[in-house]
Amino acid sequence: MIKIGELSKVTGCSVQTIRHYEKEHLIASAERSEGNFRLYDEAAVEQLLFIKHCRSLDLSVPEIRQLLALNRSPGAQCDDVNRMMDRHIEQVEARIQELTRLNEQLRMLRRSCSNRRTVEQCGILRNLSATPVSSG
Amino acid sequence: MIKIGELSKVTGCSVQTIRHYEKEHLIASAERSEGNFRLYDEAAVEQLLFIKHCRSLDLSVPEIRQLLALNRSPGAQCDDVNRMMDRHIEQVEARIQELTRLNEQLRMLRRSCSNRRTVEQCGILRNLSATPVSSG
DNA sequence: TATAAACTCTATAACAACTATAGAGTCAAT
DNA sequence: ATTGACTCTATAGTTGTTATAGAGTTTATA
Ligand SMILES: [Zn+2]
Ligand SMILES: [Zn+2]
Ligand SMILES: [Zn+2]
Ligand SMILES: [Zn+2]
Repeated sequence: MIKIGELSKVTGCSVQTIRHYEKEHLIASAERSEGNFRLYDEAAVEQLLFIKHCRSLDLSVPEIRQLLALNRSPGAQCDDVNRMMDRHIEQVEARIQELTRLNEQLRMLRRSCSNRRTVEQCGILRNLSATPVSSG
Repeated sequence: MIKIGELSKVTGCSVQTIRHYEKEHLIASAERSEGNFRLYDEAAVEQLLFIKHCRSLDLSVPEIRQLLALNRSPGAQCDDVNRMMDRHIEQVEARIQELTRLNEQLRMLRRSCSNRRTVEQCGILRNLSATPVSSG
């Protein structure tokens, strides 16, 4: 049994994050020592790593909660997992497209000012004052 | 002089957002009518549209505050504007790269489950349980 | 003139996923 | 006995909004 500081080191999650996950019921309430310190076993390490892996893929806490619930019903069909992943992938791709458009506009804007101009003649500020291109 | 609801319609910013910008000192405190309603003129419309344009480019509130301050000192050099824009563009591009890597991993993960499997044999859940690929 | 609808006001909480802080308690070593 | 490292709870801050409650104002209608 390890304490929260060690769990933090082993998993790379901060101590506060671990306590936060407990409060959010992503991980079960830990056993306590006589002095009221949280105690964790190997299974807790595994579960926290699972959560960390999910978070590194930008899966949200509710999504992870759903995955954990499915993990607990091994006989169920995979359809729910797959639907969630598809939706999540869609959202990531939409965000990439959005940022890509944004990036083009920013570069265009940036080109409108050469260094050593004064603010008064600045193309960036002038363009920002003009009506934005519709982005819908 | 128009009231906040009309300013909201004209600019496309919500009423709460306008009040929020005032609290954050992005726009000046509006004049008030006898009944304590905020009153705006054409200049306020212009400034709010400027802010909206900036936000549509994901510029942060502090960044916009800096741009507005520069706008008020027309004799200054543009270097600060340019540095900020360069930094901002860098961050947007970094985020695009990050999401692109993420997307590849998500698609790989998604391929590891064909429909109609049970959760027990699910490649997605199994792979999420395994140690994540290092992404540094 | 009474009243209702539509608008506005302030203050406060929620969102997401943490991060940071304060103040107190626990434990191991000197 | 006391230091230092660790842990505990509770609370607030982050970012840019959005949503709500409860009260006041203005405009239109009966
Ligand atoms: Zn998602
Ligand atoms: Zn310039
Ligand atoms: Zn920025
Ligand atoms: Zn599956």
